Amino acid sequence: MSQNDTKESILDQAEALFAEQGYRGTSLRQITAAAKVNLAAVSYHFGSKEGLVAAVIGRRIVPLNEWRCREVEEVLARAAAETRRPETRDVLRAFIEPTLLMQESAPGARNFVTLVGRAMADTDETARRIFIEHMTPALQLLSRALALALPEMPPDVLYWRVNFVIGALSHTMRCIDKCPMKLEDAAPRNARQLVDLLLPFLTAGVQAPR
Amino acid sequence: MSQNDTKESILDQAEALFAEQGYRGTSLRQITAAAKVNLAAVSYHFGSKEGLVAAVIGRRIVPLNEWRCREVEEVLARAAAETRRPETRDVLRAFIEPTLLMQESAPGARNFVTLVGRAMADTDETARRIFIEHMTPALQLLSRALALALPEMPPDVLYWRVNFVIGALSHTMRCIDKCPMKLEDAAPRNARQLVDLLLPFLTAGVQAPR
DNA sequence: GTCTATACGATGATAGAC
DNA sequence: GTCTATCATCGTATAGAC
Repeated sequence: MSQNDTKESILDQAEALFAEQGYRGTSLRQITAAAKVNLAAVSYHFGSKEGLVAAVIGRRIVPLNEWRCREVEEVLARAAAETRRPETRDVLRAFIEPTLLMQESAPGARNFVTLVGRAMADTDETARRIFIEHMTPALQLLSRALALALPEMPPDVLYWRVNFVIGALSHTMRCIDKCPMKLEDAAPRNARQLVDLLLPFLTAGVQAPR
Repeated sequence: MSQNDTKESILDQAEALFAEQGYRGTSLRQITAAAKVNLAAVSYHFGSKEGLVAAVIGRRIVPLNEWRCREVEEVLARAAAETRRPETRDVLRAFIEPTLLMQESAPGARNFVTLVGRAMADTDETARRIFIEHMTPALQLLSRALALALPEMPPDVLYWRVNFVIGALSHTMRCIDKCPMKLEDAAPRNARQLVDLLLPFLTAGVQAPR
C-alpha cells in the first residue's frame, strides 16, 4: 500500500468513526484496524491523535468555508452593485446551503456533516478547538453580512441571533443521520429539503421584532 | 464521612467535571480525588461510570422536566378555559424559561445547565442516551402544545421546527459559560436576558410562513 | 521513508481483605 | 461499607527492521 493510500485510508476510516463515536470515544486501534494499517502509522503520518483529527476536519472544512464565504461575498457584491442592502434570507442561504448540500458532493462527506454538527458542541476541548479555529473567520463574515442586512439591529442582539442560527444549524446537521427525538409524522429529509425547512425559520428568527 | 455525604459529594464533583470536560473526558480518578473518596466508592454507590452519570443527570432533570411540563400544561389549560388556541410565544416561554432560569435555583445547577446543553449533542452514546430518555416525554408535550397553537402547520414541518428550537436552546445553554464565537460587542448575559433574547427569535421562527 | 514490534503511564472495572 | 491490589485496554511514543 502506497503512502497516499495509507494516509487516505486512515483519514476516511477516522472520519467515519469520529462521526459515529466522537473523538474521545474512538481509539487509534479501532481506526488503524478499520484502515488495515499498523497502529504506529497514525503517529508517523499525523504525529498524534490530535494531528489526525485536525487533518480529518481540515480536509473538508477548508474547501467548505471557501465555498461558503464566496457565496456570502457574492450576495454582498450583488447588493452593493445595486446600491441596496443585502437581503437577510440571501445571506443566510449563502451560508447554510453549502453546509447541508456538501454531503452530496463526496462519498464520505455525509460522515463529515455529522462530524461537523457534533464538533461545535463536542465535550472534548481538542476537537472543538480545531473546529472553532476553522469556523471563526466564516462566522465573522456571516455576522458582518447580517449587520449590513439589518443595520438597525443592536450588535449584541445580532451576536446572539447568529449564535441561535449556529445552534439550529449544527443540531440539524446532527439530526441528518439519526434524530434524537422520535415523532410518527417525521419523514426523512434530504439536504435540499432541509435547507427549505431551515431557511424560513432562521430568516424569520433573525429578523424578528424585539 | 457518612454514606449520604459520600454519595452527594461524588455527585457534586462529577457534575462539575462532566460539565467542564464531558463524560469520556473525565476519569473516575479525577472525580474521586475531587470528592476526597476512594476510587471504588463509585462502583459501590453507582455501579459504574454510566450509573454515576445517570444519577448526575437524573438528580436535576427530573424536577426540571416536571416544572417545564407543568408550565406548558398551564398555558394549555388557560387557553382551553377561554376556548381559544394557546399562543406560540406562551408555549415556548413555558418550555424555555425553566431551563435557563434553573441555574439560579441551586448552587451547583449552573454546572448542570452546561452539562445539559452538551448532553443533547454529546458524541458519547452513553450520556446522550440517558439524557434523551429523560427529554422525550417533555419534547412530545412541547410538540403537542405547538400543534394546538399552530393547527394549520403540517406535522412534519412542525417536527423540524421543534428540532430547530432544541438546537438553538441547547447551543445557548452551552454558550452561557463560554461561547465558542468571539465578538467584540458581546456583553455577557444573565439567564433572564437570554430568555428575552431567545423568545422573539424562536417565536418568529416557529410561526414563519413557508 | 515506511512499517513492525514493543513499552509506558493512565483508564474503567472488579475481586477480595478488613 | 470501605479500601487495596490487580486486570485488560487505552493513547502515545520510539527503536529498529526493511
